[in-house]
Amino acid sequence: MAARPTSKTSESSDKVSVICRALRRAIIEQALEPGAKLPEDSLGERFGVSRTIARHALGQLAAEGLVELRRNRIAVVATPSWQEARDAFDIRIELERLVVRQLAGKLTRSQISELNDHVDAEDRARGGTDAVSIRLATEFHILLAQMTSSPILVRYVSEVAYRCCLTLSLYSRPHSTECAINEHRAIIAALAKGDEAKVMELMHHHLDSVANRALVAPTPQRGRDLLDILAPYADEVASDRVVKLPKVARRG
Amino acid sequence: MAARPTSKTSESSDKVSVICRALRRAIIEQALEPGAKLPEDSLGERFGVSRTIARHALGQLAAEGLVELRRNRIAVVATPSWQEARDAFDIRIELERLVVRQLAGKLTRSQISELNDHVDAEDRARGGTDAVSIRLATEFHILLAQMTSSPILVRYVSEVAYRCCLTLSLYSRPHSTECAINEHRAIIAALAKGDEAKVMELMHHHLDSVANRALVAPTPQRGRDLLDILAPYADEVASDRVVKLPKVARRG
DNA sequence: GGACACCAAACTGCATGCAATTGGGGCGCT
DNA sequence: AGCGCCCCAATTGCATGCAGTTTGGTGTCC
Repeated sequence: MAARPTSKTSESSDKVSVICRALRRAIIEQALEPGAKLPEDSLGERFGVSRTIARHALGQLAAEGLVELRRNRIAVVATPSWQEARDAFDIRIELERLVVRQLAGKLTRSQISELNDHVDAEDRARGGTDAVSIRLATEFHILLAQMTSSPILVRYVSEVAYRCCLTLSLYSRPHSTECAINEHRAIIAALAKGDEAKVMELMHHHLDSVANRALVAPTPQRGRDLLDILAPYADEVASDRVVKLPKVARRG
Repeated sequence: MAARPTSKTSESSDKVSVICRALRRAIIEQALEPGAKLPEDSLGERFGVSRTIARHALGQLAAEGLVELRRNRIAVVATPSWQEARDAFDIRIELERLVVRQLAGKLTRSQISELNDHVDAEDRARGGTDAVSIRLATEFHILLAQMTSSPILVRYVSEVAYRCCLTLSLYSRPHSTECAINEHRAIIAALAKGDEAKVMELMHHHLDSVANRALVAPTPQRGRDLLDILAPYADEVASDRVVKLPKVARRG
């Protein structure tokens, strides 16, 4: 069980996949903030590939929900609404409960120490930037998913975790990672002990509290982009051409 | 709540999306069986687009797990292993429990009749081919997901449901759809009544029984492709070039 | 000064073309 | 016949080129 053959779907060494990985990482480390523009040319130039490839990569990331693709317009890093963020966390909770349910009592000794090592790394990174802490915390969950050896589960947990990462950069306040780390340790302990119900409850509580700390309130104000907020209203005048908004001072 | 603005991620009318939809449907209706080859040229020619577009579409479907992309080789319709199929169903159960939990007691009268209409259509289709019955049954679940108005949930439920469809064509026996339809009706009733726990249990049982009827046994023999079975063994000699398999009589 | 029309630059949508890789059939050898 | 080898058609990987759309800036008129 420890080693099924590596997934056929696993990202090979295509140029496309390389770019996807790079962009994904840039996004979750908030080097690219939500709303950041991603012109095909620039990406191509930056990564030394043609626009075709950059375009393809953007397509993949759009399928994962990390970037938003509008016809004839520049692609941008996705800007999930507050509700979408909440939905993502709800899904994530169910998926990760499934992960730990499958894993409880089934981890090898080496897997457990791998997990502990990872949390140690999280601990050491506490002095660094928030971005790195967030990435490591996310990778802990992905590491867990990988231990199920279920490619599908890995893919979904990864995707939804990345999306949650994205929302963190939108709606979260400075955010202390300490308790999260302790919760990670508790989860490992419960997994090792094999207490299925307990670990599911721990994971549920862990993610729920992260979500609640992050998604402080349905503050439409912090939704970063005025136009998004206005979109639903614009819908009601859909029949005619929407009035052009006056130029607005953009923060940032 | 009934009508959030339609998702920004929703598939527009790109040529790529058109092809994706067409292929997806062909796959779940088993017009394209698992393992079927999907050369870029042929697709392009068939749909009147260039290879670039066909390629891009294949990329999207690969991201959804419906097709398998091997470097420098012809893409094929995915052939999930028995274990992957089981994993897909497990995930699906959790996701759809979430769906009905969110929906219980929150459906409008018109939504309920929409659901009933759909099941009526399933009923009428009972005389037709299995493929259509399966598609309709799947679409019932997707319809439910759509009523949550959560784009993310819709996407994941759709994807995983399609994947389950795919496995049905691999591992399922003739398969009577009757009880499934009754279960659909029961779910609608419980949703309307607003009995959250009951409807979650119904959905769980429904999907579980579908899975159990479909995934009859971990029969590696029926895994359709001898080469897949041998793949893990080949992994162990990864350092050197894998021995070429002698030509083997291919069924079908 | 502000609104509108227009135009050029930027960018995407897509097709085509070329190099590289694969797999399968034919050929010779044993 | 059986086995291995080589070569070519089939196919993918990728870049480039062209046409159509959007953007943002400028000039003009009120």
